[in-house]
Amino acid sequence: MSQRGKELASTFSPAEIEAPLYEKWISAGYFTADANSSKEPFSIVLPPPNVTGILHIGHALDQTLQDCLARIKRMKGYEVLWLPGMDHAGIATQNVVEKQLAAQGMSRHDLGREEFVSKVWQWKAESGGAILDQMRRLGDSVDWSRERFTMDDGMSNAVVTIFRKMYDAELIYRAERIINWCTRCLTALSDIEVEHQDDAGEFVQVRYGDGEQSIVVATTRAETMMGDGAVAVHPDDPRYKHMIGTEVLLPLVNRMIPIIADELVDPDFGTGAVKVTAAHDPNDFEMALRHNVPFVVIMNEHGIMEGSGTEFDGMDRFDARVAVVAKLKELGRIVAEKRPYIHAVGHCSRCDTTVEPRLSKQWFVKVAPLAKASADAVRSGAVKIEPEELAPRYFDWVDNMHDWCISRQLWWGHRIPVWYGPNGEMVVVGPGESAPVGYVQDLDVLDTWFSSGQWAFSTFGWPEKTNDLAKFYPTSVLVTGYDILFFWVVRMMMMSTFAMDGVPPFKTIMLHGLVRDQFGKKMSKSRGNVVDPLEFMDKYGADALRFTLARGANPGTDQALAEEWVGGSRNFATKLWNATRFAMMNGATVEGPIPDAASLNAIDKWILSRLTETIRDADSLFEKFEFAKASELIYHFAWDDLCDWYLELAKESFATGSAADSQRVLGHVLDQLMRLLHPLMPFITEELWVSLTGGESLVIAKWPEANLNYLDKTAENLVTQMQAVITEVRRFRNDQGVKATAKIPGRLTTSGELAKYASAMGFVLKLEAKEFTPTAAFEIGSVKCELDLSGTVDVVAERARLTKDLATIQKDQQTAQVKLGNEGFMAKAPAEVVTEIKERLVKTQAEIERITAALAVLPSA
RNA sequence: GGGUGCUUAGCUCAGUGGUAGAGCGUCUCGUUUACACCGAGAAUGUCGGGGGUUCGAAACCCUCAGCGCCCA
Repeated sequence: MSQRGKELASTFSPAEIEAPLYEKWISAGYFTADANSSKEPFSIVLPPPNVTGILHIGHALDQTLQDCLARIKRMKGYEVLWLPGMDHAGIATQNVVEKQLAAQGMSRHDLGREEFVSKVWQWKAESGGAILDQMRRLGDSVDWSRERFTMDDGMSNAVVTIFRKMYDAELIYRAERIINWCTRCLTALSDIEVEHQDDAGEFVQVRYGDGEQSIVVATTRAETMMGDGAVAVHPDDPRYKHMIGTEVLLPLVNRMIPIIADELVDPDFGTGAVKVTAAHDPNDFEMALRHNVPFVVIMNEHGIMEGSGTEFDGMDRFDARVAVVAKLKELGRIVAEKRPYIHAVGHCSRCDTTVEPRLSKQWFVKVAPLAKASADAVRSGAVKIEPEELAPRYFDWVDNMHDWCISRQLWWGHRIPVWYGPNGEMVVVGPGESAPVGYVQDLDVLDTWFSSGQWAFSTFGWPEKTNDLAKFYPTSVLVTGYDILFFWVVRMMMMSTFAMDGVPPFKTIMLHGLVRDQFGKKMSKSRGNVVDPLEFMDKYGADALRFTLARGANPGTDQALAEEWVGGSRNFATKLWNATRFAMMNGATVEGPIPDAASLNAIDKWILSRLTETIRDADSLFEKFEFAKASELIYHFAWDDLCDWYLELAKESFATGSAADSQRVLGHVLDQLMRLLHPLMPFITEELWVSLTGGESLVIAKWPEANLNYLDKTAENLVTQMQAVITEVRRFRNDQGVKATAKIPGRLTTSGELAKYASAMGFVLKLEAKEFTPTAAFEIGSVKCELDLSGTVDVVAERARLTKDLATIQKDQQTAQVKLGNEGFMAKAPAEVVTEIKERLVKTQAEIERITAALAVLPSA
C-alpha cells in the first residue's frame, strides 16, 4: 500500500496498482452498506447481468456510470448501497447447458427434468458468473455481502409469494391464446422477446371459390390456408359488400367457408380480402372470436404441417409454402404473385428462428392496471426519466401494452406454483404451503423477467420487513441502457408498484445509450467490430476505459468508441501521474492552513478561482447525469489550466525557492482535483492522493465543495493576459525559427499588476534577463517584448505573420462595423450586446493601428 | 405503415438567438531535470439542400434529401 511521500515511479503502470487497491477497499469494508446507519440512504440495484454473461463494453459503460454515482454519494456522506447480482436467464442458460449435452450426443430429455436442472446448477457453480470477477477489474464499488441471484432461496420465495398475491388479485390468469412460439426452443415467448426483421417473403393472390362465387385473397402465408375458417373483408368495401354472409370454397381442402365483415381489414391492402386462419395468426384470432370462426390447427410445435388432412402433412412449414403455391398454380388459382416481398417477420430473440404464432394454453399477467400505475408514477413526477426526451417512448409502451405471457416451456427457471388435481382442479400453492395429495405441478416455468422484475425489492429481503427494505427502498436511481426500457424497467415498475403498495422502485430512471464502434456502427459479431473491455483494461488500465466511456456518455445518446480514444485517456492518467510527481518533488503539500487569498500572488489566486469554478460546475453536471460534460470539464482543468499553465507559471517560484504559498496552494488543488476525479478514475486518483496527503482513502474522503470566496475575476483576467502574451511570443519565436527550448536574451516590459509577473512569463518563455541589444521588438496589448535573435529578423516570416493577423482583425472590425451601422440592430438589439460590439470595434481599431505600424517599420525584404 | 431522432473540421461528437468548439487524426518544430503516453506552433467548416421568421440563425418554423432507431 502506498504511503505519503513515497516516490512515484516515473511511468504509471495501471496493472500494478489496480488489483491491490481493490483488495484494500474490499478488506476495509468501504462498500458494505449499513442499514442501521443514520446517514441518508442512496441506493442503486445493479441491472443483473445474465449468469452466462461475460463483461461486454455495454456493461462497462453502465457500471462505470453507476459506480461514479455511488462513489460521489459516498463521498458526500450518504449511506450508499449498490447491490450486485445475476439473472438466471432462462432460455439463454438452458441453451448453454443443452449445447454441452448435445456435444455428448444427448438431449435434456435423456437426463430428465430433475437431473437436467441440477446439471444447470452445477454449470452455474463451475462456469457461471465470470462477469462478477470482471466487475472487480472495473473497480465497481458494489456491496458483495449483499450479492443476489434471481433463483436463490430468498428470491424464489418472493416469486411464489408475488405469484400468489397477483393471482388472488386476479392479475394472473390462464388462457388459450395465440402466443409467439419458437419452434426451435419449443417455448412461448413474450412480445418483447420477438425481434422484427425485414425478410424477403412472398405475396400471393389466391382465388377462393369459383365463378360468380369467388374472391381473391392476398397472403404471405399460403401454407396456412388449410387452416382457414373464413374470408374477411371490410364491411364498407363496395367490391365485396354483396358477398358478405355468403360462402366460398376453400381450395385444396374443399371446405366451404363464410365471408365475414370486420373493421380490422384494410381495404387498401392487397385485394382487400384476407383469409382468416384463427389458430395461426393473432389478428385472425381476434376476428375469429368476434365472428365464431372455428380454430383449425394444422401445424405442430415443431412447425411441421399436421392435421390438415392433405398431402402437405409432414412437411416443414417453409417447404409447405412452396408446395402449396405450386399446387395452387397447377390448379390455376394463383392470380398474382410478388417475390421477393419484403415484410416484417418475427424472430426469436434468442436463436433467430422465425416465430410461429401458435394457439396454446398459457399463463398471462393482466397488465392494464399495472401498466396504468406505472405510467401514472411517471406522469405524476414520482419517478423521473432522464433524459426526459425518452419519456414519450416509455408512455407509448406502457399505454399500449398487451397482456404478458409469463409461462415458458423450459426446465430452467421458477416453476409455476400451480398444481392440478385429478378432476381438473387447480390450486396455487403459496410459500410454505403444500399441494393436496395426488395433485401434479404445472410443467412450465416463469419468464425470466417475472423474477428480475422484482429485483428492486426482493433483493432487500421482501416479503420480510427487513431493515434493508426500510432503509434502501425505493432505490435512488436506476441506471440502464434505453434498449431494455421495455424488457426490464417497465416490468420492475409494474411488479414493484404492485408489491410495494404503490411505491415505485426508483426515484429516477437514468437512461444511457449504446456503445458503438469508432464509426458509429452497431457492434456485432457478424460485423467483427466488437471490442473487449477486458483487453482495453489490460492495455490501458481500468481508469482509462472508465474515463473514455464517461467522457462519451451524453444523456440518452449512443456513443462511438475507438481504441485510440482509450489510449488518449491513458495518456491523461499518465499526465496526472507526472504532474503529481512533479508537484511533490517541488514540495506541494496539504500541511497547514491555506494562506489567505489576499496574500497570494495572482497565479495562485487564479488557479484557486478556476478550481472553484471546476468543482462547482462539475458537481452540478454530475447531479444532472451529464457525465460527458463533467468529464470534459475536469479534463481541461487538469490538463490545460493546471498542467499547461499553472505548473509552468509556478516554475519560476519553485526555481527561486520562494514558493511556500504556491506549494500549499498546489497541494490543495491536487488534493481537490483527485477527489473530483475519483468517481471517474478511482484507481490512479487513490494512489496519487494517498501518496500526496497520507490520507486513508479517497473512497471515504469528503467530496470537494466549491469555495466561492476563491472566485477572482481580476486574477483570471490577469492570467488570461499573461497567456495571451506568452502565446504571442511563442508564436513569434516559432515563426522566426527560434527553437522553443533555446534560451535567448529578452525582456518584457509593461505597467500595472501585470508588471509583477514579467519574470514569471519570461521564465516560461526562456528569456534570459541580461543586458542586450534588441534585434526584434513588438507589442502585445500593453506589453512590449524585446528580443535578441542574435541575427536579423526573418522579415518575410514576420511580414507573413503580421499580414495574417491584420487580415483576421480587419474581418472582425468589418463585422462589428456592419452591425453597428445597421439601424435595426441599433434599435432592437439588447444594450449589452451593442456595448459589447462597440468595445470590440475599439479593440480591433487599436490592434489594426498596432499591426499597421509594425508593418510600416519592418524593413523591406 | 405509425412514431422518433440525426445530418457541424478527415473521423467521432459537443454546441437551443449575439465573432464556429473538443477529442482523435494531419502538418511544422523540438528530447527543456514532471511527462515523447510529451511540449510549442499551425492548417482544416458557404454548420445536408432550399425557403421563411428575426436587427441578427448552426440553433426557431416550413419543405426536400439522406441516414438511423423504436413500434406494427
